[in-house]
Amino acid sequence: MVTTAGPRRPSTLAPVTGAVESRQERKRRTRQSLLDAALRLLADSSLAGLSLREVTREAGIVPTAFYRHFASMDELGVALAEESMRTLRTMLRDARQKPADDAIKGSVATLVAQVRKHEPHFRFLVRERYGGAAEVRRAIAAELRLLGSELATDLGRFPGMATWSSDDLRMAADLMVGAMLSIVMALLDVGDHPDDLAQVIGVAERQLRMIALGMAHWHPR
Amino acid sequence: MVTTAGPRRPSTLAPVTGAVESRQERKRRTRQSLLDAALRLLADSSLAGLSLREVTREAGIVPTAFYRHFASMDELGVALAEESMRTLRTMLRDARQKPADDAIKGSVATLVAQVRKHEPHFRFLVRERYGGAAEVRRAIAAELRLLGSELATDLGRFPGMATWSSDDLRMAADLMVGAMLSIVMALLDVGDHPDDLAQVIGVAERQLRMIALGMAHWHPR
DNA sequence: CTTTTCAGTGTACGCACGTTCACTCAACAT
DNA sequence: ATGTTGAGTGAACGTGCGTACACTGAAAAG
Repeated sequence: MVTTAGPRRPSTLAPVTGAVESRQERKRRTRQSLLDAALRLLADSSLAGLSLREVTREAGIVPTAFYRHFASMDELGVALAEESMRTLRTMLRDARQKPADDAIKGSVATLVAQVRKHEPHFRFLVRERYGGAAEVRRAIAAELRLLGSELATDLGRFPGMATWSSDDLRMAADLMVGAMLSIVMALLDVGDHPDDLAQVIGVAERQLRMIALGMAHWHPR
Repeated sequence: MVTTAGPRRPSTLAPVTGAVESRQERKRRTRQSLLDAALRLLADSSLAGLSLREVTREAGIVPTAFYRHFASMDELGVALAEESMRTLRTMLRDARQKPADDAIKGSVATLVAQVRKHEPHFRFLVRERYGGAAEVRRAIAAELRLLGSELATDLGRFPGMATWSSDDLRMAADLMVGAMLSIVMALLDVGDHPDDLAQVIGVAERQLRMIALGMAHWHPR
């Protein structure tokens, strides 16, 4: 018994400060607690295997209140996809601004750090990218395409690649995004043993280096 | 009303020939019809969103008979994973024995043909590789690792790569497998418009070519 | 000070699910 | 011939689900 039959104040956990909350602020917080609850539960199963009731139970509200925030679980899935992609994009933006001593080693290191830090988000993205409902997949695919565009633009600024066609830039960017996602998957699968992690990192670095080598010798058309 | 209250002969569709069937042959056929039914239904949803009753309904048997073949849906999922990987491995084996005029163009062409031919199998693999239950994921991952090993061995036979470390061979093979799977995903997502398909094929060929270029200039350690 | 709004509550429903159990009856072993 | 085996049947169960509905009471609007 955690909540002692908490009477009329809505049962969502009280705000950190004891101060009163505006109505929309409270709503936003409850919505977020639904997203957080879902993300927590998604460590164990996929969105398809998650019930509305489970999520509301975990979030600490009654099932019917769910509809005040989302029309369906799929809609919650789309919201989660957007939240997760925001995480991913922020990460890439930060990585881009960093000085690049060894760009590849650095990129992999940031990737590893971010995956560890936002593991549930990445797990969700990887799980639902192809396994999820149509709308969720579409939301993720759209964001991923956007991400490819950004990277392509970036690549075009590199000295040797200024003359590349936008088509080729796009192709190379997609190849790198794909490789990055493969690495993310491997990172999520890796066990607790630190040797495994080092192994995955080493392979990732060499794979990216191989792609970079291919790019360096590419004859753009 | 399709079956007119079919009396005592078990309701699974009669064998093509009217000949009598041995008991184990009939069991094998029913088991296969369960797998086929599941694969058919999996076009619309993931394994997690599929119920035991749905599958038996589609297969034309009663729910409880399911247990004569699998202990759970997850077990059926593992069987499906094995079946699908058999398809994939057969494909790669065939591709390997073909003469290679333009190896990359040829590989992509076979890939496209096979994906079209066995679309449900590939869709299942891609969907469940990360979205599925732990056991299913493990089954797929194990088969994929095996596939990487085979490819690594193959690569080692290429003239320029004889001196590569087995580690590097493995790394390169995994990179190619990953790229191949990305291409499969793209092929499954592609719409009916033939231009889209041509676009995907073009990108795939150039991506593989870029990786090959990287391999050609690799300095093995 | 009233009235309105609306996030969250509680009950109640019908439904599909997984699983149990006792059964039938053709194929197989003896 | 006779007995055993086991794939498929059919009825029944408990459970958790999504959703409808009428509600409450604090915040917002008047």
